[in-house]
Amino acid sequence: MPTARILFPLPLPEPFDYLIPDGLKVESGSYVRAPLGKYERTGVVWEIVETDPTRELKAIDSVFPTPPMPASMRRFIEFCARYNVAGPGQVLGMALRARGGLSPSPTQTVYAATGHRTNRMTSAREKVLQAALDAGPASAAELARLAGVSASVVKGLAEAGSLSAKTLATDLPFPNPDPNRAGPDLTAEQAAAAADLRAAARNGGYTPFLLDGITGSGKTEVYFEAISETLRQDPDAQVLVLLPEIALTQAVFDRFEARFGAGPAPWHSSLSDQQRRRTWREVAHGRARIVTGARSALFLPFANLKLIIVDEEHDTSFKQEDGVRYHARDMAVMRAKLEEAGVILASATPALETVVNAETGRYRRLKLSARPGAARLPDMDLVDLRANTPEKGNWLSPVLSKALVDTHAAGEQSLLFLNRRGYAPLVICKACGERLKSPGTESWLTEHRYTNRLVCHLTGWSMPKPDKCPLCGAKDSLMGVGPGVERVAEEVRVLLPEAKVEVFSSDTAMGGEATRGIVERMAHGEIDVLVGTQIVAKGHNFPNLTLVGVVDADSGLQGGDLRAGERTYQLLSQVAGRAGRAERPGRALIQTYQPENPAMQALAASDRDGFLKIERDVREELILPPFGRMAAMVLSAPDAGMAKEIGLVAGKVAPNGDGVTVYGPAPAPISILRGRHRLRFLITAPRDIDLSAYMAAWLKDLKLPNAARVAVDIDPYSFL
DNA sequence: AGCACGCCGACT
DNA sequence: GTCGGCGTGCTC
Repeated sequence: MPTARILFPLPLPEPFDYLIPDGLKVESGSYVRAPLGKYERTGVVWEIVETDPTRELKAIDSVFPTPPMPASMRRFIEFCARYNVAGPGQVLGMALRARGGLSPSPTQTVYAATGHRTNRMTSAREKVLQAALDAGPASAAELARLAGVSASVVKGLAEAGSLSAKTLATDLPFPNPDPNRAGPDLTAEQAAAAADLRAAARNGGYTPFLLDGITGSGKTEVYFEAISETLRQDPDAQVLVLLPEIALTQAVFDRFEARFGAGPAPWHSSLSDQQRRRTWREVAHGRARIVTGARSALFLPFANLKLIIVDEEHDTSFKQEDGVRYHARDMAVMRAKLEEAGVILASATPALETVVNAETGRYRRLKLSARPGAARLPDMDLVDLRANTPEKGNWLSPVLSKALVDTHAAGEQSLLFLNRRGYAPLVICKACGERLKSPGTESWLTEHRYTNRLVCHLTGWSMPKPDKCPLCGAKDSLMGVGPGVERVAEEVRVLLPEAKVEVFSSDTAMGGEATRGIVERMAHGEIDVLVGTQIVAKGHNFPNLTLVGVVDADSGLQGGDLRAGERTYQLLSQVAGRAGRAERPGRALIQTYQPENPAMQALAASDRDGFLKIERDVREELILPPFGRMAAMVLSAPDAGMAKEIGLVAGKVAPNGDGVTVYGPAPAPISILRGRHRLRFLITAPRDIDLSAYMAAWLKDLKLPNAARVAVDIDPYSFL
């Protein structure tokens, strides 16, 4: 008897078996409703198998009018679950996160004037008819609001024949992109790369590329060629472009619209429920041809996915750090493989993992080494802060200060980069020495002067700045220590009193609107000096910007993180790349206390490959990723005693694995977070060991009290 | 995830 | 004597 095995988006270990009632068209991949326990739930038919007819099974209730989830997607979900040590149902949950996308679009009744005038006109009816003529077809509620009357007047006019009612879907399809529009003229180098990508799109199948192009070399235009060729090859082909969440701006949308005559279908965390279900439905039906999205867009159920692009592939925001922990770039490559689709990883500063994959031939590498037009890379100079110390209480060295003054005098713009929000990253009491911490954590409070509040950057908790020390009660004794962007801006205002100085951080740029405001004012020369956090590192183009100052290049190197040097290199070279994008030559000054550090040396020499080689050798020597495997297990408990205990228990049940080394338990670097006490194990193994299977086995043997929590992270990025 | 069943403390 | 705490186990 054919039986449907249904996977539910729940933490269940496996799919459950159900009867297929007569007359219901159920196939592998069908989205269905089926009874489970007390409730009816939505699940996906994972496969159809023959089972023993004597078994008592419940029956599927109904099937959604959505094309079945392709087998490639189901295999991808299974892979993702196994690799990242999660339940398949949990991963399926990520694919079903749009409520309403499975059902047809809701409809709305709109009314339009017919031109027929009933002889029973009243003043209320006149106003509604006028509103219908002015506003065009609109809902009854909307017409009533415009006319200042109740909706029953609209209904009455419809019955009298003066208004016609029409039922429309509220979720409209996305406009179709046109792959045959001409792109911009490409340089010889760009054209050669585009030709390779187009050839791969014509041949079809899994072909991974690394598009390795320096800042400003036109990577986007080149991968647009791959998109248009893919869409041309197959009238049903779909393309997914993954971007860091922060890069999903109106500007990006406009760029796609300009190139393809239609904007892409968007997918990111700040969509409304309506937008979300619209994109989900259109993707599942194969009607959305180009999707731009943040990492979670990788779990959309494409009907016919033919190309995935991961732009800024080195960006750490592709690593999901809670719930199911996964790396969207790595998973994207696997998804492309299972879909037999193309995949392009694009970056100016590719991750070491990606570079090694290119060197070993797993990816084809396309290089773009020139900036079109006259633009050239800025000169980079290290400023040794030991020899060039800022005045007491200041953060800008004399060299950088002079450069700021000169640049302003020349009528050009400057950008100062400091990856610290607020005014000061630490607040201490001059009287008792107390360091103010966020309640229930070990993390310091940051002073914000604009809002006059103390803020915890980890939990978001904040309070108005008190006028006396909460510990000893001394009045006016609280003092901000260390630099934040607000304080550096203050220093610039003293240095250049008549210059227009602005701060650009996630605090001053809440939401896309304010961000665009700052970016536009900077582009139009209404700002002389912009002081910003890493938000400034991303893709903005300011033609009159000629000086970039990095206030504290060393801050990213602390913390003993495996990728600290690499991340610092990527971030600083991106920031420095903001200077001199138009005809004017740019200059970058990088303040550091450790100019001899390889990351700094390579940066100054613009020697990215040299830097990567040093990093690579270190990792190879220590058998760290990508030459070895790494995982983390983070345990947490409500109190220190239980944390200690579960650490011991977990250590005891760790399986013996050939070549697997378990370090810990150690207190997690942020050992108390949101009132929970945290411990961490780090696990390393050679490449040929299945570390996922090892972690799954460990987890199975681990019995913890209810209040304790455990999370496994394969290839951890954040060491917090 | 949700829910039921089940076994021990303070209450009308 | 009951109401309710959350530990354990089940859902095809």
